Amino acid sequence: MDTSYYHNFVTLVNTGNMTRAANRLHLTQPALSKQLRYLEAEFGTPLLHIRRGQRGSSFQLTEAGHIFYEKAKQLCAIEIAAYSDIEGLVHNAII
Amino acid sequence: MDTSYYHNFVTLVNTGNMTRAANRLHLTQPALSKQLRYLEAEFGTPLLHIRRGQRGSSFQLTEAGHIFYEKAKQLCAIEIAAYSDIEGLVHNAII
DNA sequence: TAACTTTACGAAGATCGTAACAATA
DNA sequence: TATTGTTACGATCTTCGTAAAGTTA
Repeated sequence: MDTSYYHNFVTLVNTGNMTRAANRLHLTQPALSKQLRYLEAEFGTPLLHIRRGQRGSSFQLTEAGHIFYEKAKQLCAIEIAAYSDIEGLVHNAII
Repeated sequence: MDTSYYHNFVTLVNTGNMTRAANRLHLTQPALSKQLRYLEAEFGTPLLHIRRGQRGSSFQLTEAGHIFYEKAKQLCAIEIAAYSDIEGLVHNAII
């Protein structure tokens, strides 16, 4: 599992719309949609209930989706901390 | 970055030897070696100092390596929790 | 029917394993 | 020189984007 999938899911939930999320992530909708379907297959359960219509679309997090969303945020935070902590170390060493 | 890279780095450090770690992970040494080099390139600094010789090899974690090791363990723990929490949810729903 | 998601499929890129090479106590 | 790690390179697999089809208020 690529960590970008966690990050992209968080962005998707925060954005509330797959098309706009894909634009923000510099991805196409099909790519992001496939990532979501991959996650749901990997975890064995739906994460979102998506409703489409003429006036736009919306979705609700399933119970599993809520859990995954929280875990994904934690995982992304740790990865970001890894980068920044190590970068801070390297930077200080140079000075 | 695939989360398996974090997991494999943790196993590498815990094993203390690239060949044995690769065997445990059902990977070849070259594949694991490339993963380490990828991580070092990605984070911009060496993570291990490896010493080779006739009687085997050993390595020391660099300072950045120590930080990465701790973060990698945390990240893996969160991913494992995501799987188990969601699986527990699905399992309970079935009952 | 408008707005959006999903599926199909070909192409580009990533990553593995095998084999050969390099390094060091 | 024995025991590792590293490079080179071809093959396989993955995942993206484009285009077409499907879905629903």
